[in-house]
Amino acid sequence: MNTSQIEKNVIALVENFNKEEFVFDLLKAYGISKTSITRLKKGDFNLSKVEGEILYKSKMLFKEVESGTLLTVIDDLTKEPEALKHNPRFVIVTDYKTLVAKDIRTGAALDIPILEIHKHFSFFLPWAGQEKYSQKNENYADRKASYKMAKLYDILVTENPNIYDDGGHNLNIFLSRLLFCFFAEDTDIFPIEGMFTDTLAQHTKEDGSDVNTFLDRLFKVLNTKDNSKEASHFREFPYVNGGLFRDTIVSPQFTREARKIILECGDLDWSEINPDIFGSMIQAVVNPAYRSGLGMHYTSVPNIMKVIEPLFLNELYDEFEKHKENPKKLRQLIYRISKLKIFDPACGSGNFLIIAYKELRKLEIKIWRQINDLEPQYSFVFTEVKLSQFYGIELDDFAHEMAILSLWLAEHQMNKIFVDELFDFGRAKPILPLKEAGHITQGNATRLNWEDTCPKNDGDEIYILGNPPYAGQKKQDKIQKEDLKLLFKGKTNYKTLDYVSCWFYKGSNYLEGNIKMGLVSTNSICQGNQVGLLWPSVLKTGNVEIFFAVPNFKWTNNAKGNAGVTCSIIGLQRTIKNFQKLIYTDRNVIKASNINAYLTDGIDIIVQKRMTALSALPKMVSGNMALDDGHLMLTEKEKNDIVNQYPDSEVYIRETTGANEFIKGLKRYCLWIEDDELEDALEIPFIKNRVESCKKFRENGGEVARTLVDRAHQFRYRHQPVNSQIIIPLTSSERRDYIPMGFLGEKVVIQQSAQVLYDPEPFVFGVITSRMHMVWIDAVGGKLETRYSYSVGICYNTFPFPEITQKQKEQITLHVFEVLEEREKYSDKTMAQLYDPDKMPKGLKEAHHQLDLAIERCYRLKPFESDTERLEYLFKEYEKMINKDTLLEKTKKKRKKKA
DNA sequence: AATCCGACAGTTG
DNA sequence: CAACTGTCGGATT
Repeated sequence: MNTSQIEKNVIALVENFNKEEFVFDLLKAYGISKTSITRLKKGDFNLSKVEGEILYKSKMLFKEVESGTLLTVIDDLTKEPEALKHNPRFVIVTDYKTLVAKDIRTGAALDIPILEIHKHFSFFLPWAGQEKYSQKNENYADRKASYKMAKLYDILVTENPNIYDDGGHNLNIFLSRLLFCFFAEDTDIFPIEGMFTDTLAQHTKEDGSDVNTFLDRLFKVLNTKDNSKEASHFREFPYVNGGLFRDTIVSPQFTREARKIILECGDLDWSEINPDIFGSMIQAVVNPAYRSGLGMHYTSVPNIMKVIEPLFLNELYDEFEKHKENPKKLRQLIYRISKLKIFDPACGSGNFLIIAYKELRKLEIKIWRQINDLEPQYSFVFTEVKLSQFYGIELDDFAHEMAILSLWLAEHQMNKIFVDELFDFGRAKPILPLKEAGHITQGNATRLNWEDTCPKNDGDEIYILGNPPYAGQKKQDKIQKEDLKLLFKGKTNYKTLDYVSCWFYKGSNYLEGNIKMGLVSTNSICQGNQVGLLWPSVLKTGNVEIFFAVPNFKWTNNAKGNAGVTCSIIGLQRTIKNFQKLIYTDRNVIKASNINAYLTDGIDIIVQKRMTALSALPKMVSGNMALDDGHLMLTEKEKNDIVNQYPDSEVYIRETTGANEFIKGLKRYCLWIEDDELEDALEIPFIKNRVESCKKFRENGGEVARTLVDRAHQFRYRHQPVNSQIIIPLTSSERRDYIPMGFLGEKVVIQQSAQVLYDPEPFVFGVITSRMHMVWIDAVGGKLETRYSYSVGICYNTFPFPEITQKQKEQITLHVFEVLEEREKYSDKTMAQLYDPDKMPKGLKEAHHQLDLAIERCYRLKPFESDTERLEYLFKEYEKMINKDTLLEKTKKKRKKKA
């Protein structure tokens, strides 16, 4: 049952409030089945022996009380050991005016008028299997354990200088085994609680010198079926298997301090460890260098659900709802689930696999409970979901060990829940010896054959998911560049692709009818330049389609600085005719007939970057790039000071404007020296210093910078207009209806953070400031996260604009001047203020509107009614013009050949 | 010779 | 510290 349905149910409960039925209606609202509620009413499900109390295993303890006693009663009830044995998630008391409730697991409390319960319905969502994840409080155990382990790790590394000689593999396995032992002794995997830590404490010397031999011995014991000949303190340890203790490793040397820390680790309560995120925490603490590399990041559970739900979970739940009354179909659904394969080709420490595993087991529990309601089970039932259905590839060896381990922990925890929830017929087989493990391969997923890890047999239902690493072209290391080359060899311009593209391309080749993929990515592969480079290879001229998308959401991590990234989730499948595609936004779900590579509902179109303008428009170029580390730049104060001190310097100083200065109305200046002026200019000490600093910076800079050492008094590129110029900011806020652009005098040096039209006809300003152009930029342009990121090649050169008459140009020019005049009326205001969508002056808005209409009349006489309509029209025009253009190119080439 | 990008980066309130 | 919004150098074409 989904959240909105539950909310509706609770609202209905309030509207038809019935005192006698209240608590049963409430449970029903969260999807507890009718039969369970009947049995609860009859009494055989009610575990309480106290009159007037209802105790429903793992769900709740409910009591009706007299007014004024609510808080004291709930205090007593939450401490009632008899009741707590049955793990009620909530304790609820009410006098049917006020309702007080407590969440036993999180400690959260609720105290509300009972008729307002619908406003707080989310409080009881754990009944429907929906946990609220508040990272700060709930990860306490994980964080504590992680920090302790980091301490142990640090000391072991210091005391064992040769520990990395094998690349660290030995150490990784060692740590993984220790974690298993800590967890096993605190849960009932090991027969005696605390036996690992206790035995270690009793049978090793305090100076730590024999801890390693003790552990070597113990690991051997854990890998041996028959331990009857072992020393008595080892004999109680069980046979673990599962490959965890199979290979012989050499435990590192311990010191007194290291022994102390390992014992402290053991004393922590490891039973509360949450395998969802524990792996990545341990990983990050153990190796901080990896925090932002190689696809290993803190990933939060809600974000993982954003992938899992649309990819397969929603569909499985739909099936469940559809066949709720048909036990045979429900058994078939369990069979289907037992055959699924889940494959994360960049699995890190296994977060996605673990969440997917847990979700499938939760669903299985719900199905079994429903089957039992329809046909009571008289024999015991075991889970059908196996760890061997889970596949992963991970480059980092430690992460890959953690993934395997975390899956075992998740299995153990879910077994417990399975037995708890299905207490009258659900059973779990003993976890030891470990039988199944996830198929996690250590290696480079961009180079490995995925079928070697996750073989696909005929008809296999496989879901590929995950969050592969992102790296823009400048962040890629040598190996990653080589990875891209190996995959995209023969394709053009692949070097500018983000590293994450490898997974999309490789995954698209792996897809079959029953194989689907949902990956998280940086949103930039669906914007601007990269769209044209990647998506034709992935979509394979219509054989593959995007069947769901979650565009543009922030994925923050807990690393220092809290640097985030804007992501999109993209679901791919082999094209299925008339498939209902879904776009998930913050607010709603859009039913789309098609999702294009820009992740919008619309026709499949990919706009390729162009070097020349498609329409009859003048050449636009980048602004002047300094590449000076700021040494050729001056603030207003610096400029005034130097001009006061050296009046001669004024001729070498120009006003300079980038996007920031233009939009926010800031003043900035730069040194602008012609070669033949250099000698005189260097007479001024201030200028000499600046030029020398710039030279030094360029000498130490990259390849490009070093070519500019000999002309350190100048910008890397220098362009100047004769009479006037239009500035078009490169990056600007997406909140604005129009990117602020404007005319500047011929002396102003426009920075590289803006583009320029030098000496333009004024009507061009009208074209690029129009609504039509803004719609185009928004749809096909690059972005910085979600900001507009204007570019000549993608936004301007591709823009379809019809050929117009001189008269039309004059018309447009009049409207251009009106816009400029309106701006003049508010000359005290900055562009940022004028173009703030909430504060834009009415006159300016109207002038823009009239300009928009004039531009739109160039396309057609009938006015456009919406941006969607504008865009559709533009796409059609674009296709027409591109076809014409390519035809023209072809004939040109032919003629050349003939000649 | 000219970009187009950023598991971002700097400012504000 | 969350919300807001645009720099600057360079690998690539």
